[in-house]
Amino acid sequence: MLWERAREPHAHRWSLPGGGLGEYEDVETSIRRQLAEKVDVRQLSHVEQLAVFSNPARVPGPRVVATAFLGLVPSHIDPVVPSDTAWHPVDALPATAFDHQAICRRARSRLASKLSYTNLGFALAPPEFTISALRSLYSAALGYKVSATNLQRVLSRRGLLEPTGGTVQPGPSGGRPAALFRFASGEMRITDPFAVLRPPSTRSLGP
Amino acid sequence: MLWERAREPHAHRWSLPGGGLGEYEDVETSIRRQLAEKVDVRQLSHVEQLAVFSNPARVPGPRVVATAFLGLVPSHIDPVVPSDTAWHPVDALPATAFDHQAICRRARSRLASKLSYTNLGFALAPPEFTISALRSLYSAALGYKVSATNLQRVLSRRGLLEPTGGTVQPGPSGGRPAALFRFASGEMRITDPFAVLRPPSTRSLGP
DNA sequence: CCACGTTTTCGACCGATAGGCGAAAACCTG
DNA sequence: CAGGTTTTCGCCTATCGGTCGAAAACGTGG
Repeated sequence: MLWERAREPHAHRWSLPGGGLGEYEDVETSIRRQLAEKVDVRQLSHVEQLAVFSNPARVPGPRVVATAFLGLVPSHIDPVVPSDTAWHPVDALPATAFDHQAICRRARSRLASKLSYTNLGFALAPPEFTISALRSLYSAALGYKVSATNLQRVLSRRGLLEPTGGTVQPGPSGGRPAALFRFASGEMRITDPFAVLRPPSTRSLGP
Repeated sequence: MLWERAREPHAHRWSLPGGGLGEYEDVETSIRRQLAEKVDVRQLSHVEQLAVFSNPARVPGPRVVATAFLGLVPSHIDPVVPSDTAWHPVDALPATAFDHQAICRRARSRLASKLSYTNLGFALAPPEFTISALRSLYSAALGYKVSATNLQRVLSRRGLLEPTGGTVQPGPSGGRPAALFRFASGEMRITDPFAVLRPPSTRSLGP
């Protein structure tokens, strides 16, 4: 989500939302406050620090140090945005101001990584979804096609996916009705990455 | 590596090295400069941003926003440090100033994660090492015992480990001489995390 | 100099996981 | 009802990591 700068420097270029840090807030509170001017913050499903961008020349004039964030909104949310603000596909960004394109690249890379080895998917998905819809989300975020079979199996084995019982009617071209799933309640927080070298034989205990 | 504060606030408590950001440097240049006062920066094998700590109350008095870094030094390096500075085991830190204990916890957690799913091990290891020594390094950094057999196999399969041909003589208690290894040249940079949902069948191409 | 303990190394087996494929299920349209 | 479409599911295979135990290669003490 970018907004078009009206004034110099970099007038008419697209810019990430943000602003100065208030005296009595931390950076996460600040970015949520800044974002509230553009979109309802209650719609944010995930916010995490990305990195500090501090090149002295990243903006003209006096030094500005930026703490960049990755913020996610579920796919079923289509927030109303001000007239100077619009959504853009991350693979086809317009001319951006300052180093905001680099920031977007970092965010995209972070998102792709975390989608692979955490359960962050719940932050992108609507409350209920079909496997096909989830596959589209993952493919778009990762930048390559993922197999629906595999996606369902991997997420199911991790205990993240549970069927709602409902189905959706097929489109006009036919096809089998798709089953609806949701992310398992209690799994709506970020898990640690799946360790490769695990502690010895602390096998998960049965019920 | 901590240094003992001489002055209030938090006099006599142990503190992470650091300092103010200069006008014409970015944060990484700054932390390397600050660190140079404590230890030869050429000994640093890895430096990466950790997170921004910005709680308005994290230090008394005027607001201080800190960009925390994770910095690694190979295990065979034992840098000479100033008299007010000393190394401490991360599992048994002394009383620390401000939020520096939380920063250390974050750094430890980040190190453990990255050791598992990247090739960051090269930043901790000396140029040549035995599997046992590497196992000790990984165990200490991760906080739990890892299997020497597994460690060697995992790293070998990733193509990170190559034998030097040399061996070390066994200690006074005997035992088979241990073979020496090094990290494969060209693998001394951080790889991306190993994706769980990979792009479809881009099988690694043969020679 | 030989039996024994110690440390390292290596092979074998097993379970879990992920990728790939194709058949079957369940729907639409004409 | 035939043919096309989309989803779902089961099977097979490759790889990876955990575990175990045997073998290798050393030192020491009797």
